[in-house]
Amino acid sequence: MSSPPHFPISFTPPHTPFSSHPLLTSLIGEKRKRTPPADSVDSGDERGDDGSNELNDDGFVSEPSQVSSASSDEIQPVSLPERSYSPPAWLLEDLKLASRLPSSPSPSSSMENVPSQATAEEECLYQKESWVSGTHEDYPWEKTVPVVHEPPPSPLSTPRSILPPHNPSYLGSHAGDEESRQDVEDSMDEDFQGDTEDDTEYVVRTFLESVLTSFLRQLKRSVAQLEKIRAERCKKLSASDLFSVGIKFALINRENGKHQTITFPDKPGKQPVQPALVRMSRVLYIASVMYQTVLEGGLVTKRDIFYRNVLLFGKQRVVDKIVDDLICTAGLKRQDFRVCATSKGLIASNALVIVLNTGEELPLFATSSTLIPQEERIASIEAPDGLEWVLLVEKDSLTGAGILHDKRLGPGAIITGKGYPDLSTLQLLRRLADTFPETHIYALVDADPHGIDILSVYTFGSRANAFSEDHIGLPLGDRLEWIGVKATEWSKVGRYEDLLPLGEREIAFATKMCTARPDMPQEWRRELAHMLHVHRKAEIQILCGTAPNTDELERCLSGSKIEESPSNRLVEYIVERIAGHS
DNA sequence: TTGTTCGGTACTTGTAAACG
DNA sequence: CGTTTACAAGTACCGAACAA
Repeated sequence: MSSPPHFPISFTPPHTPFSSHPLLTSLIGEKRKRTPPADSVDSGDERGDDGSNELNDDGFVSEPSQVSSASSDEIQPVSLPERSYSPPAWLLEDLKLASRLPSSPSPSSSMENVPSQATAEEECLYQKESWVSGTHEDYPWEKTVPVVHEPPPSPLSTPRSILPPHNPSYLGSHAGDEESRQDVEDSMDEDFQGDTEDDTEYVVRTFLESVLTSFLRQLKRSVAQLEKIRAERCKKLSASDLFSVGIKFALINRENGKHQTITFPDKPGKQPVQPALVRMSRVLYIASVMYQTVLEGGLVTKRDIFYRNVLLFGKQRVVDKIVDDLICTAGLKRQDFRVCATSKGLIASNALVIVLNTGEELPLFATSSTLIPQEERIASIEAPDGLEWVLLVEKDSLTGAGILHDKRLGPGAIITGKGYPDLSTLQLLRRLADTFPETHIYALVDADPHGIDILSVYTFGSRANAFSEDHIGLPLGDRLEWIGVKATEWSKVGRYEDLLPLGEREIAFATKMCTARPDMPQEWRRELAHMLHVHRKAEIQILCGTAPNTDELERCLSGSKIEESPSNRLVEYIVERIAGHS
C-alpha cells in the first residue's frame, strides 16, 4: 500500500548535490531565510519573483549548461502581467507550502493520494474538484491510477453528434450509475464549465495554475523525501535514492481519451527517444505560455508557441499534441484557452449573412471565397432569402466555378476545408446545420481513398480528436449527402483516360480502410473496392471532362467564360445532383 | 506479450520567398 | 517572369522503441 512509488530512470545525477541545486536553493534555502507572509504574494509580480523565474531557468531547460546561459528575461512562462489579478486562496497556500519544507511528508500522500478503493466516479469527481474548488490534496495529472473509460468510439460507426457526452477526465462511465454521473455533470454545470465567460476564464486559469504549481509541489515532496532519507541514514544519498522520487504528469490523450504519463526522471538504464526532462519541460513550457496568454487576454496560435522555443519542441506537431492534450485534460475547449488556429477553410455564398462579434458583416461572394472565421468570432448567421443547399467540396477550386450563379439552384453556399477540414470549418458547418435544419448539405470529394477519408471526417468526426471537447457534436452524420465523385460512375461522368493510377500508398490505405473499419457504410466500401479493382482514382476535375492541369481545366475552374463554356459539365453535374436530391 | 508513444512520411491548397 | 521550395494548419498511417 505504502510501498515507495516506482520511478523509472535513466538519469544522470546532477553534478551538484540534489538539495543544493539552484532551483531547490531558490525554493528551500531562500525561503528558509525569507518566508513571505500570505498577503505579500497577492500580486502576480511578486509570485513571479518568488520562484517562477528560477523554475524557468532550471526546470524548463533540459541542458544543465543552459541553466546559467538561459536568460530569464527571454523566457518567463509564468510571469504575470501588470493587469490586476488575485490568485485563488488555495494557490497562495500552495505557494507558501512550496516555499517551506514539510517536517515529514507521509508516504501515502506522495504520489497516489486518491483512496485506493475509490470508484471511477469518485475519483473523477475528486480529480475535477481538486483543482476547481481548491480543496485538493493532489492533482489528477500526478496520478497513475487508471480511469475507467468507455472504449473509443469508432468514428465510422457512431456519429459524434449522437455520442453520450463524455469527459474522460472527470466523468466516469460505470454503466447504470446514472445518479452519480448526473451529480458530476451537475457539478460541471455549476462550477466547472461556468455560467459566464468570467467563470470559464477562472476555471482555465485555475487549471493552468494547478499544472504549474503541481510541478512545484511534487518537487517539494521529492526533496523532502530525500532529506528524510539522508537524515535517517546519516550519509550521502545514493543513485537509487534519487530514483525513488520523482515527478509525474498524466495528460489525457485527445485521440483515445486515456491517460499518458510523463515521469521524471527516466528509468535507470533506459534511454528513451525523448528524455523525460524534455517531455516534461515541453508540457510546462506550453502550460506557462497558455497561462500568460489567458492572463493577458490575448490570443496565441500553436505556431506562435512553437516558434517561442523551436529547440525545445523540434517540430510543430509536438506543440499541437501537447496543446490539444492539455485542453482535453481540462475538458474545455480550445477557445477557452485563447489558443486559435489560422483560418484554413473557405466559404462562398449568395444567400448567407454572417455577422461578426465586432458588428461587421463578413463579406461573402458568389464567385470568390472568403476565409471562414473562428467560431468565437461569429455573432450570428442569417439567410434573408432562405438557404436551400450547402455544397461541401474537398478543394477550393470549385468556389469560383459559377455554381452559385446558376438559376436552377436556389440560394446556397459552397464550403471547403481544403483537404482535411480544420476546426473552424467543422464548427461553421455544424452551426449551419443547426440554424437551417431544412437545408440540404451535399459533399463532393475526390474519388480516391483520401476523398472517402475526408468524407468520413465530415460525417463521423475526426479520429485524431475523438476525445476533444471541441469536436463533440460537430459531425454531420445523416445530414451530409454524398453526391460524388463516385468511382462506380466513372463511365457516366468522365473518360477512362482522365483517370489517374492509384499509388502504392493509396492502395494500402484503401485496403486498410476496407479491413480496419468494419462499420464503414457499404456504399463507401463498394467505391473503394471498385478503385482497387481497376487500380484507378479520379479527382473532381474529371467532371470537367478533361484531364487535370490542362488549359481547359484552368478555364473551367477559374470561373472565366463559364457561361459560354460548352463543356461545363462540372456545373451541370452538380446542378443535376442537387436538383435531383431537392 | 500487448498496448502505447514517438518520429517519419504523405495528403490538401495557398502564399511567399528564393532561384534560374 | 516562371518555377521551385518552404511553410501554414489540419488530417492520416506505419514501424520502431518503449512501458506495463
